[in-house]
Amino acid sequence: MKETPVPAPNLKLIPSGTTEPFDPHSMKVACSNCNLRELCMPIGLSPEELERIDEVVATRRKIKRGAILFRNGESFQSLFAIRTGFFKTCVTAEDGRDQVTGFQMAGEIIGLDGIVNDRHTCDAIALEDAEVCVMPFDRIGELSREVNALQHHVHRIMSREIVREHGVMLLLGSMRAEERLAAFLLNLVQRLHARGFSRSELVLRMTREEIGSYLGLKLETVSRTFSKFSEDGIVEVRQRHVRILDTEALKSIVNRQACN
Amino acid sequence: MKETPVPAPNLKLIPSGTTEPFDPHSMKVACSNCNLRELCMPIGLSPEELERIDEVVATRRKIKRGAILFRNGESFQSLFAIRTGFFKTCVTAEDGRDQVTGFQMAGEIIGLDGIVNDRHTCDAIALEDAEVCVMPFDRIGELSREVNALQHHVHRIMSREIVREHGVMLLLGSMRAEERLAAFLLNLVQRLHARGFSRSELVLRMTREEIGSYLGLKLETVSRTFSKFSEDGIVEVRQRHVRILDTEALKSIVNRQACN
DNA sequence: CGACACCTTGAAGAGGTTCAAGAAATGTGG
DNA sequence: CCACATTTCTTGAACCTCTTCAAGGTGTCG
Repeated sequence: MKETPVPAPNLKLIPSGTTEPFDPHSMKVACSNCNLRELCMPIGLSPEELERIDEVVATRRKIKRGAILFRNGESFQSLFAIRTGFFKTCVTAEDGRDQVTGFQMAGEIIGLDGIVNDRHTCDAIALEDAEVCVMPFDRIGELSREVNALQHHVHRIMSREIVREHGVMLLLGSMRAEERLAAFLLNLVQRLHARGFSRSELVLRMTREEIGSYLGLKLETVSRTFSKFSEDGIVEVRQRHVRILDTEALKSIVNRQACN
Repeated sequence: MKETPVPAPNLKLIPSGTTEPFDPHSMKVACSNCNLRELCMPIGLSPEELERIDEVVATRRKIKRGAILFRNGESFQSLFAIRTGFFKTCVTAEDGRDQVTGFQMAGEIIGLDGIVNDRHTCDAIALEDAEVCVMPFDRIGELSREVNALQHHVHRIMSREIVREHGVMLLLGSMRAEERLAAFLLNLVQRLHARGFSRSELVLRMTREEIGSYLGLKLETVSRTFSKFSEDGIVEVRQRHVRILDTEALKSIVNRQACN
């Protein structure tokens, strides 16, 4: 039941580098030789541009499981590219209500919420030991004035996040519990697959409660829905280990004709 | 029961210009003399920068009530700054499910969803006769390489949209019907007030069904909740005319201690 | 190994949906 | 400008999904 990385067709490199031994002092912080570059950075850069891009990443930072990368109210300085590990972001209302707004994995960028008011408006918490590349935002600004591809890339990343959130709004606004969980699993496994992992097996890094928060459900409902899927032979669930047995069934649950 | 524009404290100019007579041919398309500039454009620009900014807006475009500004799948060329009128944006799932992702009014920018894949991923529909400024995105790119304030402004606009959507996710994920509608009304009236309208009276430009779609509720629930608020003396509702009688009550409904 | 966090399952209950019917407003064409 | 068709809104009643509360089981970490 191990989550076995397999090469993904669309990525030459897989995150096997995460297991390489390293010493933080000798570590060359550079995008140009990072195997996640194709996820974080624009593609098709010229050698000179690539060299400039290396300037964006100031440092790397390690975050222990459960630790906070940034929190609501903190001043915004940098975006973070996830190198290894897994995060959740969540917003908190005045009354203490909490909402997980996303789960992020290697190659994804977090911190975009902080740009508008120079303060973060959500918390980012590591769900497993993680490492991020710290990219000072003013440096990104300077450089993207000179490297067009970077400018466009930044725009694309922000736009992608907006579109992703549209999808979550659709999910929260119009789907039932089973549809939500099915969509969630398909999305997770698809992103993992793009990183070289199995397209049918995954290990959830978050609790039922966190899944529930993200999906607008209570943890009991999440648990029950997992059990339902399991009874129906669609997935095999052992705690956080999930094996998808029938991807098509999940897809048809998501696309089930809704009464809008 | 007319919606009477009154000067807002934080804006020197109000959208009274929208009633000025004009001829599309003689119309000077320029941000520098637009009274909505403080909403769309960065503040504190130098005169030269201001002049450059005028280059962003290529043309204006009028959209009749019910007409489509752009639709899902269409190729993306430009962002649009709303000059007058009111829009909704909505995404559609494969199965035909529909979700209103936002309502936009004067001074707000739409089309950001199109950047990531050079295609729009949602529909933008005018809910009343409208006029927009067409801002070709590549021109924005060029110019923002030269005018730092514009670059930062574009980043801020996108970040603001991300943060707004976080708020919607919180609403959809954790609020009950009454809380959602209360939050919706407060948000609308606050934005209208920032544009010089009353802080207690508003005219809804959308149907109950569209409100429901946005809030993840059925139109009947929206209607019933309006009735409830009305019975409780919190608002006065006559069709699409809403008068808020007790803003504090609405606020306390939104911030009611939630069981998470 | 024991404490704690996390997960599962049942039963009862609440909130929102669905279906249905009618009323009010809006738009259209003669 | 009025009559009619259409859209939009309101309200009631039954139903269903998800939540709440509760209890016990499982896994994990120091």
